[in-house]
Amino acid sequence: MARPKEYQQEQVLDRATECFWQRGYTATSMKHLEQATGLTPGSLYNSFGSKDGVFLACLDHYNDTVIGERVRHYLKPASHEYKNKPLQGIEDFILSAFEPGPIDLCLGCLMVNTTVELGPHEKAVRQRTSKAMKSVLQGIQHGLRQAQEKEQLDSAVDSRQRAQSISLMFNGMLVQWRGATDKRWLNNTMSSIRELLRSN
Amino acid sequence: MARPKEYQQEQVLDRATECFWQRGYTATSMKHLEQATGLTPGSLYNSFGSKDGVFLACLDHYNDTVIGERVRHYLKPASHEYKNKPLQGIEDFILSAFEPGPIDLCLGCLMVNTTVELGPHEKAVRQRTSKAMKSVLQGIQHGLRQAQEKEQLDSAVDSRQRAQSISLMFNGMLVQWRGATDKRWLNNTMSSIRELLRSN
DNA sequence: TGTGTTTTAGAGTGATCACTCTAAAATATG
DNA sequence: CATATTTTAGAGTGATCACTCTAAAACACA
Repeated sequence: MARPKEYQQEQVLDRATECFWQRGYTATSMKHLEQATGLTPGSLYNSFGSKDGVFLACLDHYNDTVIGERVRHYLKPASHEYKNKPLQGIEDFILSAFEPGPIDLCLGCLMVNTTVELGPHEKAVRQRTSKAMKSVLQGIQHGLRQAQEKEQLDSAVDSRQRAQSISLMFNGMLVQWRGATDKRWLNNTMSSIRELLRSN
Repeated sequence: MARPKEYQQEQVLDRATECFWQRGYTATSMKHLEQATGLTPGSLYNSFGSKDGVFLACLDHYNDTVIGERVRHYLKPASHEYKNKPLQGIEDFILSAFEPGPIDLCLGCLMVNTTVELGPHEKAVRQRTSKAMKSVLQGIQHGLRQAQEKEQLDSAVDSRQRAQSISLMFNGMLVQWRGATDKRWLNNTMSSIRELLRSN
Protein backbone atom coordinates (compact mmCIF):
# COMPACT_ATOMS: atom_id res chain seq x y z
CA MET A 1 0.00 0.00 0.00
CA ALA A 2 2.38 2.63 1.21
CA ARG A 3 5.74 3.43 2.59
CA PRO A 4 6.04 2.20 6.16
CA LYS A 5 7.13 4.43 9.00
CA GLU A 6 10.77 4.23 9.88
CA TYR A 7 10.21 4.90 13.56
CA GLN A 8 8.30 3.42 16.45
CA GLN A 9 5.70 5.61 18.06
CA GLU A 10 6.62 4.32 21.51
CA GLN A 11 10.26 5.34 21.24
CA VAL A 12 9.40 8.71 19.76
CA LEU A 13 7.04 9.41 22.64
CA ASP A 14 9.66 8.34 25.16
CA ARG A 15 12.19 10.77 23.75
CA ALA A 16 9.76 13.63 23.27
CA THR A 17 8.43 13.17 26.78
CA GLU A 18 11.94 13.37 28.13
CA CYS A 19 12.37 16.66 26.29
CA PHE A 20 9.29 18.26 27.82
CA TRP A 21 10.12 16.75 31.17
CA GLN A 22 13.50 18.42 31.21
CA ARG A 23 12.70 21.80 29.77
CA GLY A 24 8.98 22.30 30.14
CA TYR A 25 6.50 23.04 27.39
CA THR A 26 7.42 26.58 26.39
CA ALA A 27 11.17 26.17 26.41
CA THR A 28 10.99 23.03 24.27
CA SER A 29 11.16 23.88 20.58
CA MET A 30 10.22 21.76 17.62
CA LYS A 31 13.92 21.63 16.81
CA HIS A 32 14.57 20.06 20.20
CA LEU A 33 11.91 17.49 19.48
CA GLU A 34 13.29 16.79 16.01
CA GLN A 35 16.76 16.22 17.39
CA ALA A 36 15.59 14.12 20.32
CA THR A 37 13.31 11.91 18.26
CA GLY A 38 15.36 11.90 15.07
CA LEU A 39 12.24 12.75 13.09
CA THR A 40 11.95 15.48 10.48
CA PRO A 41 9.39 18.27 10.84
CA GLY A 42 7.21 16.61 8.23
CA SER A 43 7.04 13.35 10.15
CA LEU A 44 6.34 15.08 13.44
CA TYR A 45 3.53 17.14 12.02
CA ASN A 46 2.22 14.16 10.12
CA SER A 47 2.01 12.17 13.34
CA PHE A 48 0.95 14.78 15.86
CA GLY A 49 -0.40 17.79 13.97
CA SER A 50 1.26 20.43 16.08
CA LYS A 51 3.58 21.09 18.99
CA ASP A 52 0.55 20.98 21.25
CA GLY A 53 -0.32 17.64 19.70
CA VAL A 54 3.07 16.20 20.57
CA PHE A 55 2.78 17.59 24.07
CA LEU A 56 -0.67 16.15 24.74
CA ALA A 57 0.46 12.78 23.40
CA CYS A 58 3.43 12.95 25.75
CA LEU A 59 1.20 13.74 28.72
CA ASP A 60 -0.94 10.72 27.91
CA HIS A 61 2.15 8.61 27.42
CA TYR A 62 3.52 9.76 30.76
CA ASN A 63 0.22 9.02 32.46
CA ASP A 64 0.09 5.53 30.99
CA THR A 65 3.67 4.55 31.58
CA VAL A 66 5.50 6.46 34.30
CA ILE A 67 2.59 7.20 36.62
CA GLY A 68 0.38 4.28 35.72
CA GLU A 69 3.10 1.71 36.18
CA ARG A 70 4.21 3.11 39.49
CA VAL A 71 0.66 3.30 40.82
CA ARG A 72 -0.04 -0.26 39.75
CA HIS A 73 3.20 -1.62 41.10
CA TYR A 74 3.33 0.11 44.48
CA LEU A 75 -0.24 0.99 45.33
CA LYS A 76 -2.68 -1.35 43.64
CA PRO A 77 -3.52 -4.87 44.78
CA ALA A 78 -2.21 -6.82 41.79
CA SER A 79 1.29 -6.12 43.00
CA HIS A 80 2.34 -9.12 45.05
CA GLU A 81 5.38 -7.55 46.61
CA TYR A 82 3.39 -4.95 48.49
CA LYS A 83 0.14 -6.84 48.96
CA ASN A 84 0.72 -7.41 52.64
CA LYS A 85 2.49 -4.16 53.44
CA PRO A 86 0.53 -1.37 51.81
CA LEU A 87 2.16 1.32 53.93
CA GLN A 88 5.57 0.25 52.67
CA GLY A 89 4.07 0.42 49.19
CA ILE A 90 3.13 4.06 49.67
CA GLU A 91 6.56 4.87 51.04
CA ASP A 92 8.33 3.18 48.16
CA PHE A 93 5.96 4.76 45.66
CA ILE A 94 7.06 8.17 46.83
CA LEU A 95 10.71 7.20 46.97
CA SER A 96 10.53 5.86 43.43
CA ALA A 97 9.93 9.38 42.13
CA PHE A 98 13.34 10.44 43.36
CA GLU A 99 15.41 7.59 42.06
CA PRO A 100 18.07 8.75 39.63
CA GLY A 101 16.72 8.48 36.11
CA PRO A 102 18.55 7.94 32.83
CA ILE A 103 19.85 11.51 33.00
CA ASP A 104 21.53 13.03 36.00
CA LEU A 105 18.93 15.73 36.30
CA CYS A 106 16.20 16.64 38.72
CA LEU A 107 13.20 16.15 36.52
CA GLY A 108 10.56 16.06 39.20
CA CYS A 109 7.17 15.08 37.84
CA LEU A 110 6.05 16.10 34.38
CA MET A 111 2.51 16.60 35.62
CA VAL A 112 3.51 18.80 38.54
CA ASN A 113 5.85 20.77 36.30
CA THR A 114 3.14 21.23 33.71
CA THR A 115 0.54 22.26 36.26
CA VAL A 116 2.82 24.97 37.53
CA GLU A 117 4.01 26.13 34.13
CA LEU A 118 0.73 26.32 32.29
CA GLY A 119 -1.74 26.87 35.12
CA PRO A 120 -5.39 26.24 34.50
CA HIS A 121 -5.51 27.90 31.10
CA GLU A 122 -5.69 25.08 28.59
CA LYS A 123 -8.47 22.62 29.15
CA ALA A 124 -6.88 19.67 27.35
CA VAL A 125 -3.76 20.02 29.48
CA ARG A 126 -5.63 20.48 32.72
CA GLN A 127 -7.69 17.35 32.08
CA ARG A 128 -4.52 15.31 31.85
CA THR A 129 -2.75 16.83 34.82
CA SER A 130 -5.73 16.49 37.10
CA LYS A 131 -6.24 12.92 35.92
CA ALA A 132 -2.69 12.19 37.01
CA MET A 133 -3.09 13.90 40.38
CA LYS A 134 -6.32 12.05 40.95
CA SER A 135 -4.87 8.65 40.17
CA VAL A 136 -2.01 9.23 42.59
CA LEU A 137 -4.35 10.49 45.30
CA GLN A 138 -6.68 7.54 44.87
CA GLY A 139 -3.79 5.12 44.79
CA ILE A 140 -2.51 6.41 48.10
CA GLN A 141 -5.98 6.36 49.61
CA HIS A 142 -6.36 2.78 48.40
CA GLY A 143 -3.14 1.85 50.13
CA LEU A 144 -4.25 3.50 53.35
CA ARG A 145 -7.57 1.66 53.34
CA GLN A 146 -5.80 -1.61 52.74
CA ALA A 147 -3.58 -0.83 55.69
CA GLN A 148 -6.66 -0.21 57.79
CA GLU A 149 -8.20 -3.49 56.70
CA LYS A 150 -5.04 -5.29 57.75
CA GLU A 151 -5.01 -3.28 60.97
CA GLN A 152 -1.69 -1.68 60.18
CA LEU A 153 -3.26 1.75 60.48
CA ASP A 154 -5.79 3.07 63.00
CA SER A 155 -9.21 2.76 61.41
CA ALA A 156 -10.19 6.09 62.96
CA VAL A 157 -7.94 7.85 60.48
CA ASP A 158 -9.83 9.59 57.68
CA SER A 159 -8.15 7.86 54.75
CA ARG A 160 -9.28 10.48 52.27
CA GLN A 161 -7.96 13.35 54.29
CA ARG A 162 -4.75 11.55 55.14
CA ALA A 163 -4.18 10.64 51.51
CA GLN A 164 -4.53 14.26 50.59
CA SER A 165 -1.99 15.31 53.18
CA ILE A 166 0.49 12.77 51.89
CA SER A 167 -0.16 13.65 48.29
CA LEU A 168 0.27 17.35 49.04
CA MET A 169 3.53 16.71 50.80
CA PHE A 170 4.66 14.54 47.91
CA ASN A 171 4.01 17.37 45.48
CA GLY A 172 5.94 19.71 47.73
CA MET A 173 8.84 17.29 47.68
CA LEU A 174 8.75 17.17 43.90
CA VAL A 175 9.01 20.95 43.78
CA GLN A 176 11.97 21.00 46.16
CA TRP A 177 13.62 18.18 44.30
CA ARG A 178 13.33 20.01 41.03
CA GLY A 179 15.39 22.85 42.40
CA ALA A 180 17.66 20.89 44.67
CA THR A 181 21.39 20.65 44.31
CA ASP A 182 21.90 18.97 47.61
CA LYS A 183 20.06 15.67 47.85
CA ARG A 184 20.55 15.00 51.53
CA TRP A 185 17.17 16.36 52.53
CA LEU A 186 15.44 13.32 51.02
CA ASN A 187 15.88 11.14 54.13
CA ASN A 188 14.77 13.99 56.34
CA THR A 189 11.58 14.60 54.46
CA MET A 190 10.84 10.93 54.08
CA SER A 191 10.66 10.63 57.85
CA SER A 192 7.92 13.29 57.76
CA ILE A 193 6.03 11.13 55.32
CA ARG A 194 6.55 8.11 57.55
CA GLU A 195 5.05 10.04 60.46
CA LEU A 196 1.95 10.65 58.39
CA LEU A 197 1.82 6.98 57.49
CA ARG A 198 1.96 5.60 61.01
CA SER A 199 0.40 8.15 63.34
CA ASN A 200 -3.25 8.57 64.10
CA MET B 1 22.48 67.61 34.90
CA ALA B 2 20.35 65.22 32.93
CA ARG B 3 16.93 64.20 31.92
CA PRO B 4 15.09 62.56 34.81
CA LYS B 5 13.38 59.20 34.52
CA GLU B 6 9.69 59.34 33.81
CA TYR B 7 8.91 56.19 35.76
CA GLN B 8 9.29 54.87 39.25
CA GLN B 9 11.41 51.78 39.66
CA GLU B 10 9.04 50.39 42.29
CA GLN B 11 5.99 50.51 40.02
CA VAL B 12 7.90 49.06 37.10
CA LEU B 13 9.07 46.17 39.23
CA ASP B 14 5.54 45.56 40.50
CA ARG B 15 4.18 45.29 36.99
CA ALA B 16 7.04 43.26 35.61
CA THR B 17 6.84 40.87 38.54
CA GLU B 18 3.16 40.37 37.87
CA CYS B 19 4.02 39.47 34.29
CA PHE B 20 6.51 36.77 35.25
CA TRP B 21 4.22 35.60 38.02
CA GLN B 22 1.41 34.98 35.59
CA ARG B 23 3.25 33.50 32.64
CA GLY B 24 6.57 32.28 33.95
CA TYR B 25 9.99 33.29 32.72
CA THR B 26 10.13 31.70 29.28
CA ALA B 27 6.65 32.61 28.15
CA THR B 28 7.11 36.25 29.13
CA SER B 29 8.51 38.29 26.25
CA MET B 30 10.15 41.69 26.32
CA LYS B 31 7.07 42.98 24.52
CA HIS B 32 4.92 41.80 27.40
CA LEU B 33 7.21 43.62 29.80
CA GLU B 34 7.15 46.76 27.70
CA GLN B 35 3.38 46.80 27.58
CA ALA B 36 2.97 45.99 31.27
CA THR B 37 5.46 48.58 32.46
CA GLY B 38 4.84 51.18 29.78
CA LEU B 39 8.56 51.45 29.18
CA THR B 40 10.27 51.33 25.81
CA PRO B 41 12.93 48.74 25.02
CA GLY B 42 15.63 51.34 25.47
CA SER B 43 14.51 52.20 28.98
CA LEU B 44 14.17 48.59 30.00
CA TYR B 45 17.61 47.68 28.76
CA ASN B 46 19.03 50.85 30.22
CA SER B 47 17.65 49.93 33.62
CA PHE B 48 18.09 46.17 33.71
CA GLY B 49 20.52 45.21 30.98
CA SER B 50 18.65 42.16 29.74
CA LYS B 51 15.54 40.06 30.15
CA ASP B 52 17.41 38.03 32.73
CA GLY B 53 18.25 41.27 34.49
CA VAL B 54 14.59 42.23 34.72
CA PHE B 55 13.75 38.76 35.97
CA LEU B 56 16.38 38.71 38.68
CA ALA B 57 15.32 42.17 39.82
CA CYS B 58 11.74 40.91 39.98
CA LEU B 59 12.76 37.90 42.05
CA ASP B 60 14.51 40.20 44.50
CA HIS B 61 11.55 42.52 44.52
CA TYR B 62 9.21 39.63 45.19
CA ASN B 63 11.43 38.39 47.99
CA ASP B 64 11.54 41.83 49.60
CA THR B 65 7.88 42.68 49.28
CA VAL B 66 5.50 39.76 48.87
CA ILE B 67 7.38 37.14 50.86
CA GLY B 68 9.25 39.43 53.21
CA GLU B 69 6.17 41.35 54.24
CA ARG B 70 4.13 38.24 54.83
CA VAL B 71 6.86 36.57 56.86
CA ARG B 72 7.32 39.69 58.96
CA HIS B 73 3.62 40.22 59.49
CA TYR B 74 2.50 36.70 60.25
CA LEU B 75 5.56 34.88 61.51
CA LYS B 76 8.04 37.28 63.06
CA PRO B 77 7.77 38.80 66.54
CA ALA B 78 7.41 42.46 65.59
CA SER B 79 3.86 41.73 64.51
CA HIS B 80 1.62 42.55 67.45
CA GLU B 81 -1.48 40.89 66.13
CA TYR B 82 0.04 37.43 66.19
CA LYS B 83 2.51 37.87 69.02
CA ASN B 84 0.46 35.80 71.41
CA LYS B 85 -0.93 33.26 68.98
CA PRO B 86 1.96 32.13 66.76
CA LEU B 87 0.10 29.05 65.53
CA GLN B 88 -2.67 31.24 64.22
CA GLY B 89 0.05 33.30 62.57
CA ILE B 90 1.32 30.28 60.69
CA GLU B 91 -2.17 29.33 59.63
CA ASP B 92 -2.95 32.83 58.39
CA PHE B 93 0.42 33.08 56.70
CA ILE B 94 -0.45 30.07 54.60
CA LEU B 95 -3.97 31.27 53.95
CA SER B 96 -2.68 34.64 52.82
CA ALA B 97 -1.05 33.02 49.82
CA PHE B 98 -4.45 31.99 48.50
CA GLU B 99 -6.30 35.22 48.93
CA PRO B 100 -7.59 36.55 45.65
CA GLY B 101 -5.06 39.00 44.24
CA PRO B 102 -5.55 41.97 41.93
CA ILE B 103 -6.23 39.60 39.05
CA ASP B 104 -8.63 36.71 39.14
CA LEU B 105 -5.94 34.21 38.44
CA CYS B 106 -4.23 31.41 40.31
CA LEU B 107 -0.73 32.79 40.48
CA GLY B 108 0.62 30.52 43.16
CA CYS B 109 4.05 31.58 44.32
CA LEU B 110 6.58 33.11 41.95
CA MET B 111 9.40 31.29 43.71
CA VAL B 112 7.74 27.89 43.53
CA ASN B 113 6.80 28.50 39.91
CA THR B 114 10.34 29.54 39.06
CA THR B 115 11.90 26.60 40.88
CA VAL B 116 9.78 24.22 38.86
CA GLU B 117 10.18 26.00 35.55
CA LEU B 118 13.90 26.59 35.57
CA GLY B 119 15.15 23.82 37.81
CA PRO B 120 18.61 24.06 39.28
CA HIS B 121 20.30 25.28 36.11
CA GLU B 122 20.94 28.97 36.66
CA LYS B 123 22.84 29.81 39.78
CA ALA B 124 21.60 33.39 40.16
CA VAL B 125 18.03 32.17 40.01
CA ARG B 126 18.55 29.28 42.36
CA GLN B 127 20.15 31.53 44.93
CA ARG B 128 17.02 33.65 45.03
CA THR B 129 14.52 30.82 45.09
CA SER B 130 16.30 28.96 47.82
CA LYS B 131 16.63 32.16 49.81
CA ALA B 132 12.86 32.51 49.62
CA MET B 133 12.22 28.90 50.60
CA LYS B 134 14.61 29.23 53.47
CA SER B 135 13.02 32.40 54.84
CA VAL B 136 9.59 30.77 54.79
CA LEU B 137 10.88 27.62 56.43
CA GLN B 138 12.69 29.57 59.13
CA GLY B 139 9.67 31.79 59.67
CA ILE B 140 7.46 28.80 60.27
CA GLN B 141 10.01 27.21 62.56
CA HIS B 142 10.23 30.46 64.47
CA GLY B 143 6.47 30.44 64.91
CA LEU B 144 6.52 26.86 66.14
CA ARG B 145 9.22 27.59 68.69
CA GLN B 146 7.31 30.59 69.94
CA ALA B 147 4.29 28.36 70.33
CA GLN B 148 6.38 25.93 72.33
CA GLU B 149 7.63 28.73 74.57
CA LYS B 150 4.05 29.78 75.23
CA GLU B 151 3.12 26.14 75.76
CA GLN B 152 0.70 26.12 72.89
CA LEU B 153 2.58 23.28 71.29
CA ASP B 154 4.11 20.18 72.85
CA SER B 155 7.77 20.91 73.43
CA ALA B 156 8.62 17.36 72.42
CA VAL B 157 7.84 18.25 68.82
CA ASP B 158 10.92 18.65 66.64
CA SER B 159 10.25 22.18 65.44
CA ARG B 160 12.66 21.93 62.54
CA GLN B 161 11.18 18.72 61.25
CA ARG B 162 7.63 19.92 61.78
CA ALA B 163 8.36 23.20 60.02
CA GLN B 164 9.64 21.26 57.06
CA SER B 165 6.51 19.14 56.91
CA ILE B 166 4.34 22.24 56.95
CA SER B 167 6.47 24.03 54.42
CA LEU B 168 6.41 21.01 52.13
CA MET B 169 2.65 20.77 52.37
CA PHE B 170 2.38 24.48 51.72
CA ASN B 171 4.39 24.11 48.52
CA GLY B 172 2.15 21.24 47.50
CA MET B 173 -0.85 23.44 48.04
CA LEU B 174 0.65 26.16 45.89
CA VAL B 175 1.10 23.66 43.08
CA GLN B 176 -2.48 22.45 43.34
CA TRP B 177 -3.78 25.99 43.55
CA ARG B 178 -1.93 26.96 40.41
CA GLY B 179 -3.87 24.38 38.45
CA ALA B 180 -7.12 24.53 40.32
CA THR B 181 -10.41 25.60 38.84
CA ASP B 182 -12.41 24.52 41.81
CA LYS B 183 -11.38 26.32 44.98
CA ARG B 184 -13.35 24.28 47.49
CA TRP B 185 -10.42 22.07 48.41
CA LEU B 186 -8.79 24.95 50.29
CA ASN B 187 -10.76 24.37 53.49
CA ASN B 188 -10.11 20.66 53.28
CA THR B 189 -6.41 21.01 52.95
CA MET B 190 -6.22 23.72 55.59
CA SER B 191 -7.53 21.25 58.10
CA SER B 192 -4.58 19.01 57.26
CA ILE B 193 -2.29 21.91 58.04
CA ARG B 194 -4.14 22.52 61.29
CA GLU B 195 -3.56 18.91 62.27
CA LEU B 196 0.13 19.41 61.76
CA LEU B 197 0.00 22.57 63.84
CA ARG B 198 -1.72 21.10 66.89
CA SER B 199 -0.78 17.44 67.10
CA ASN B 200 2.30 16.02 68.71
C1' DT C 1 19.98 80.96 26.80
C1' DG C 2 23.59 77.54 25.87
C1' DT C 3 25.90 73.19 27.18
C1' DG C 4 26.36 68.66 28.94
C1' DT C 5 24.10 64.48 30.25
C1' DT C 6 20.79 61.13 30.44
C1' DT C 7 16.34 59.16 29.01
C1' DT C 8 13.17 58.55 25.65
C1' DA C 9 10.87 56.93 21.28
C1' DG C 10 10.72 53.62 17.97
C1' DA C 11 12.65 51.64 13.77
C1' DG C 12 15.71 47.93 12.84
C1' DT C 13 18.93 43.60 13.77
C1' DG C 14 19.84 38.59 12.98
C1' DA C 15 18.19 34.46 15.17
C1' DT C 16 14.79 31.42 16.18
C1' DC C 17 9.84 30.33 16.61
C1' DA C 18 6.03 26.99 15.00
C1' DC C 19 4.73 25.41 10.88
C1' DT C 20 4.23 24.36 5.53
C1' DC C 21 5.34 22.65 1.11
C1' DT C 22 7.33 20.12 -2.64
C1' DA C 23 9.55 16.44 -4.39
C1' DA C 24 12.10 12.25 -3.81
C1' DA C 25 11.98 7.70 -1.54
C1' DA C 26 9.87 3.48 -0.22
C1' DT C 27 6.69 -0.02 -0.06
C1' DA C 28 1.97 -3.02 -0.98
C1' DT C 29 -0.70 -4.01 -4.53
C1' DG C 30 -2.18 -5.14 -9.68
C1' DC D 1 7.33 -3.82 -13.55
C1' DA D 2 3.67 -0.09 -12.97
C1' DT D 3 0.76 2.31 -9.94
C1' DA D 4 -1.16 4.05 -5.81
C1' DT D 5 -0.20 5.65 -1.32
C1' DT D 6 2.28 7.23 2.37
C1' DT D 7 6.48 8.86 4.60
C1' DT D 8 10.53 11.14 4.21
C1' DA D 9 14.00 15.01 3.57
C1' DG D 10 14.84 19.62 4.00
C1' DA D 11 14.33 24.24 2.13
C1' DG D 12 11.28 27.95 3.04
C1' DT D 13 7.26 30.83 5.39
C1' DG D 14 5.91 34.98 8.12
C1' DA D 15 5.87 36.01 12.97
C1' DT D 16 8.06 36.83 16.98
C1' DC D 17 12.25 36.44 19.85
C1' DA D 18 15.79 39.23 22.67
C1' DC D 19 18.30 43.01 21.81
C1' DT D 20 20.59 47.45 19.53
C1' DC D 21 20.97 51.93 17.67
C1' DT D 22 20.14 56.66 16.47
C1' DA D 23 18.22 60.86 17.19
C1' DA D 24 15.02 63.76 19.50
C1' DA D 25 13.50 65.21 24.09
C1' DA D 26 14.07 66.82 28.72
C1' DC D 27 16.17 68.40 32.40
C1' DA D 28 20.38 70.63 35.67
C1' DC D 29 23.75 73.61 35.40
C1' DA D 30 26.57 77.84 33.71
